[in-house]
Amino acid sequence: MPRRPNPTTASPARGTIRSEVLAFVRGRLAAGSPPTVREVQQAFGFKAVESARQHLEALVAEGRLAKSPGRSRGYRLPVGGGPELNVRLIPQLGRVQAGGLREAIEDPDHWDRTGWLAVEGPATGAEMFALTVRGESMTGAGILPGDTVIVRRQDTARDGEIVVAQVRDEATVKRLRLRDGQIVLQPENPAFAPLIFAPDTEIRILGRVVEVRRRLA
Amino acid sequence: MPRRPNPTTASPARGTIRSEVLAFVRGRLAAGSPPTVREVQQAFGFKAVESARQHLEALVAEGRLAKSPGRSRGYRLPVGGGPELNVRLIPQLGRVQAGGLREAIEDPDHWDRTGWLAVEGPATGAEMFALTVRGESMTGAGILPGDTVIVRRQDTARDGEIVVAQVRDEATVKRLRLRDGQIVLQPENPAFAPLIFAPDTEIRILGRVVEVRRRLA
DNA sequence: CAGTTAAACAGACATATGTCTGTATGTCAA
DNA sequence: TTGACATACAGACATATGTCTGTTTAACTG
Repeated sequence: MPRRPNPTTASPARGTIRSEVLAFVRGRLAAGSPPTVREVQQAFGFKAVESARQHLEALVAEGRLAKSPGRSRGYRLPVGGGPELNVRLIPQLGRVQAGGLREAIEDPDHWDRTGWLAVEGPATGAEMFALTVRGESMTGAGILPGDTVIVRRQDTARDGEIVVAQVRDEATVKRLRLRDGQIVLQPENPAFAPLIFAPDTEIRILGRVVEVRRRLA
Repeated sequence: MPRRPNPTTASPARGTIRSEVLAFVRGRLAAGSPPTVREVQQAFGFKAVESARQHLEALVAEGRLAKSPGRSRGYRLPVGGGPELNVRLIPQLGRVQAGGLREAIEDPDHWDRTGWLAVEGPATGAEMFALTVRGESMTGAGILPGDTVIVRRQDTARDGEIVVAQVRDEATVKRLRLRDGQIVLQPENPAFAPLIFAPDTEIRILGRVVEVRRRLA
């Protein structure tokens, strides 16, 4: 049968079965279901489990795959030196009316009806949610209408950070400025005026913007 | 010890441990490594495997989870009614030198050294990759230096779309304009001048920008 | 030719993991 | 109280899955 024995001159085996195995594993990982060794075996028609495992182990040895030994479906993408890939799903509250935003944020029971967004971030248990931006008040900071902002839930923020704040019954995204005991919500667009508040008035910080996303498709 | 017996009036169990289990599974799925029953057990401190399994099976019965019986790490997101989620991992080529970008894009074997980014998108097999933006030439379109653009690999694009193009040995992000048989790469910043090319010259389109991301943390 | 090597194979084994059975505990309703 | 129910626990079992050992085949080298 078609054995594929020693090419000997074998360079790092590009464009060969081995790379196809890598591509297969990549596809399965992207689809969210890491393959078992036997699934690789079947996909390539190997008659022995070990044949698939040899390719997988070789890919690990070459650094083109990573794995957790012993664990089932343990093959992963190699982490590029950086921190581990840590993806979380957060609720997308973008279409909640402003008045209900606070309840939506604080009541996880509302989340099931929303969309979900995959974000990468620290493993910390920080609550996060996503909102859709309305208006052009932050275009100067590269935040356009329709953009999605990913917000880390917190009650306070530091000067200069971009925050989501609740002003009376409305939620708004602005840059926070703390001056002379005053709270200023500063737009990043000369056509808009800053909103100035005294502490403990009808303003409340709902979270800090940690990421901005815009889909162009 | 703290048992959590029958609330009886139990509505679909929102805001309870069960929802937290669902959130945990969601996170693991988004991270690309579906959990085992025993991993759920450990995560919640259950002393019996069966406790975790009961929650998981209940979630399946409620339609909030799906699963492949018997298969290891077989719990999935429900395909139909529930919140659909289609997360893929794409290579982050942001730090590839411009000259090597084309090779990096076209040779999957170069991807190993990069990081990976989770993006949501159609299940179509469209190749995608991510780049880090340099320079301020697109600030008018809300694309700032340091932003990450997610690119769909394609050789052509339509007038008005934002593309990644290779000009001589450099990769650049610009808005594409097709005028009078000419190819124009138009910056979105008055301080920069458009680049105008004749067709089939030293310009080549590498892909179309479908998403922009910016981390503020 | 003999020796080396990479790939594939066959079979067994060890562990990981899903699943089942039975029991105990606390809350609610009759 | 009693029964029903949901939850948690303990232990066992069956299967899925990773891993190991040894053998075979084909290509290359000397």
